[in-house]
Amino acid sequence: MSEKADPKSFDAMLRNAGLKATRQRAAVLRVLAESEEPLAAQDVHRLLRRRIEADLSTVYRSLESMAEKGLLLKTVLSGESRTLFEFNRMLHRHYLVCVGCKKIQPIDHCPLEDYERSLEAQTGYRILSHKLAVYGRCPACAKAGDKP
Amino acid sequence: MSEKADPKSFDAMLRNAGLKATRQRAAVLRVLAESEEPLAAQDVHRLLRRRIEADLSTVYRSLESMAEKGLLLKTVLSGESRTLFEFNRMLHRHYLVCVGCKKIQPIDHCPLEDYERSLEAQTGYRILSHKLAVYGRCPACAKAGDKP
DNA sequence: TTTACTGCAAACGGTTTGCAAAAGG
DNA sequence: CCTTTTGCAAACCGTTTGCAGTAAA
Repeated sequence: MSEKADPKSFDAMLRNAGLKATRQRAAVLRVLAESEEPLAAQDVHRLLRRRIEADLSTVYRSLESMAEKGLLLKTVLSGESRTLFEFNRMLHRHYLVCVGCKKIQPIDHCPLEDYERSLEAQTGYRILSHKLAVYGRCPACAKAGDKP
Repeated sequence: MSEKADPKSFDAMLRNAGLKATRQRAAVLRVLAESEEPLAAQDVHRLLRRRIEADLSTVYRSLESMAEKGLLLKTVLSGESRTLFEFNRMLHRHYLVCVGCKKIQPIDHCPLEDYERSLEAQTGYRILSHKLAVYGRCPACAKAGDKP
């Protein structure tokens, strides 16, 4: 859960990305780096308050600029109206989302590399990225048989 | 573009789904049946006005209830803040989205059937569905080299 | 010092809701 | 008739923005 990253490294990451290393931004980045799952702006803001004060609009602006620079990834999932952000660990990952308890679990292997190539050949598009999310019931929710 | 479906069939579909067949709902369903692409509530509303009057809130309510009954599919795509709805043709399809001109193009083959099975085995989840969208530049936008 | 960033408050855009009137079965 | 569904207007909620003040480089 806590990866004990050197506080200074967040500042460095920000500066490398061409952003000023402010207290607020470093804290936002840290919250996301320490989270296993993608978080919404409001979640980040709430978690942030344990460490520092930062306006919600600042959180939004931070998330946006860091996503632009590639430090974060922006995602939208079905059944979640908010935009989620995750720390960009530079591994290409997808998620398995439980429609019962809403748990979000990373999936390691991505089955789409080859597929993208063949799509490029077929369509003439230059493929840049893809989004895949798989929805189901986790073992617990499947057993419980709760409908939601 | 126009599949010339019998107006009565929309009423029948609605009743089969356990919904009252109102003018408004039939018209919404028709607009989506005749569209190649997923549409946002506002698009449906605008297209509707050529045929009948219907309040935007009614369109939202129609879309929601029809999606609940499986007549429509609900989607969210990156770079589009609105929720999109498409007529459920009962074929499993994905889309290729151009990040330049925003064109949305259906993809025929889905490479994920086998993958879902292996995921079930690995995780113990009961997989219900997945969402895949591929993003890239269409040949025209790739050639034009316009950045957006 | 200069420019980027922050806080605050107000605006925004898509979506939802309460309620009385209208329409479907 | 008795429920649903509709129209209208207002509320909602996540997100964005203008602006004056603050802090990073």
